[in-house]
Amino acid sequence: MAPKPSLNEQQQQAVEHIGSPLLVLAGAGTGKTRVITEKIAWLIRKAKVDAKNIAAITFTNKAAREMKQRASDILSSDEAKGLTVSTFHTLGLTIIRKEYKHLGYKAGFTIFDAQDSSTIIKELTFSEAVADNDDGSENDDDIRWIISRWKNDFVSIDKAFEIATTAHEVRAAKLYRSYQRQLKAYNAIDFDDLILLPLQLFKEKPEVLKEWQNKFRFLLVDEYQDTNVCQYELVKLLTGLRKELTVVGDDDQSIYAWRGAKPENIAQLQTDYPNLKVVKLEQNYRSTSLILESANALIANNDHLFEKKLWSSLGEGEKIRIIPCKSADHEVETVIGEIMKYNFRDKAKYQDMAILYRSNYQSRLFERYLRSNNIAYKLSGGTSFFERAEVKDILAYLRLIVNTSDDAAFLRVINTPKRSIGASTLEKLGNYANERQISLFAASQEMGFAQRVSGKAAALVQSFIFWLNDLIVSSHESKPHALVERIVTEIAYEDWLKNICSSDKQAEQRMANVYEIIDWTRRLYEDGEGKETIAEIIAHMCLMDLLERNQEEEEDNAISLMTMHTAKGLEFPYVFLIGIEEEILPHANSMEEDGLDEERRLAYVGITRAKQHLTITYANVRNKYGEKISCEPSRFLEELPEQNCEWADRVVVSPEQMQATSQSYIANLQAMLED
DNA sequence: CTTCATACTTGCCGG
DNA sequence: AAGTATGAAG
Repeated sequence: MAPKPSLNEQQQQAVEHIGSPLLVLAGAGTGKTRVITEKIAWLIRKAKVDAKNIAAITFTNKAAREMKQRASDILSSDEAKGLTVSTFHTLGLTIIRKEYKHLGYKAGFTIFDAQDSSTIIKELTFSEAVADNDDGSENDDDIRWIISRWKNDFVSIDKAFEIATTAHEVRAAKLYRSYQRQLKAYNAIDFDDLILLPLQLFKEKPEVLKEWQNKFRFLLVDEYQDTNVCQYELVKLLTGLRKELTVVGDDDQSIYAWRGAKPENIAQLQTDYPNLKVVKLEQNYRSTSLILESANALIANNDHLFEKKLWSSLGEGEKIRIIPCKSADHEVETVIGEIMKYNFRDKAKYQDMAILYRSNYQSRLFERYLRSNNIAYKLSGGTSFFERAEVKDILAYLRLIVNTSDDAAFLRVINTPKRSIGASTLEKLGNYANERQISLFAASQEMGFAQRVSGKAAALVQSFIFWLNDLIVSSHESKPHALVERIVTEIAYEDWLKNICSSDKQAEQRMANVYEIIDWTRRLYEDGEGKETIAEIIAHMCLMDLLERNQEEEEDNAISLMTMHTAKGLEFPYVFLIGIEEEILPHANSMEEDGLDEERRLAYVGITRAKQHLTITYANVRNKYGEKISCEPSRFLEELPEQNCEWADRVVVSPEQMQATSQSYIANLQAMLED
């Protein structure tokens, strides 16, 4: 890494402020991560704070990893010893793992992902539908969202009933209550609980809070505009009276309102801490002026909590190129043509380029064309490693072994691979477990249940349970990865995969993922770090799942494909924003009130990713569900200063491009035939 | 009672 | 395109 220039005055101020809460308003590209890491170093070296009393909190594992890395670049390992750099959710898990007894949980609790939560809610709405004789299956996911929002907003169940106005919301409140009960019964917590439970605990048990306040005497929070109500409350409680709190944020980059983020938390600080010190970082070290000015002009259309003017000394730079395209295919060809042109003419590296879009599905066409043109790319998002069926299957076995109350895991596992235990047997099992208020696992070993089903079904369930119990026993003695291997072998998982996969290649790939888990388990076990038990390994993996959707193997010199959401915090010399059309950005469902502002901020985030070259494209015609629909360029394009943009009205196709296009066309046909 | 095959429907915001 | 409803066969 090149030697860093010294900090500017504002950055220095932020680093050295101590004694009262500090808000750093850090615009895009103003070096906020650097301020945090330098501040950590300053606290340790100059203010003589013990590293173990400092906690830096981020939102993603990636940000945490980067920050840890950068801190250890500055500090010796001795100085950094005991420093906490973690995500909100990992911190929550750390707290829960230590204090779960106060919360009424048992050891080996499971972390549910969205799918598991959905499963519970489906079960609940199903029994409800039976009782009310109405079919409520269609908005299960909607209900899950409402509940999640309440939890993020620190709305208790009682409060939810109070504020519920529509019948739908009242129903959601009822399900909220049963959902929470169910989680407890399964000895499980969901993603939102990772924040909510520590918060509840701290509110109820001041003596526990005090211990944690004593541990974390200096708090630093990154991406503060993304905090939700619970996260803010948690920060406030941990900060306590000592008030050594530094938060860094930018309300213009608040793009997570949909998952409960409250950018107002920034303004709230001033109310909550009258002696709040505010430092603005306005010098942008990333983009050239025309790009930055355009971003400023765009975001000026939003209301602001704090005014700030970003400026850059990197020179005027290139204009933003805006290229209208005839169709989606034309758009892909145009962008790839531009990419090859930059690569050929300017010797630009693919790793310096990014294609950014609003929604994940927009990557599909690009992937296909890039592949057929032999351009390496890395895709962030989509189905992550942990969302793959084979990974979830294996993890479900482990979850069940660690926590037999985990009905979601039980249901996933019981017929994967098929054990000839079908829907009606499971229905009876579910009913029995429900009546007795016990887990499916417990129910399946009871005589009462066996009597209700046919002898054959009972025997099948018995043998499964017998096998599981044996696993549970051996889980205490064998090494975690040996246990996983044993499971994979004994369920003949490879055969099962071959069976359900259409091609051998696919089965192989999926089996490779299974080996990856085994390997991972071994590594976690051998690395120790308190993750040696299966329960801890599972918890670790669940968190990876929840926070690490974008982990991709690092490929050399590959072009990046990701959503604008994912791109936040990153920068690239060459950026392509694609599909910048009405209904896409701004998204069709975000046209009302604040929705539009957030879409504008998203566009702002996209634009400010670019260092020197920004290209924006849109198509006039697109296929949707097989039908052709016409598209309008995004309204945000009109908000960019005209003199900063260069519109390509006619697309000039170069001979190379023509050739590339026809090549890609042929390759494309081949790719389609393969699929 | 379970499983497999086939046809049909709903669907693409974002972590 | 992926989940799911349906029906026939084991």
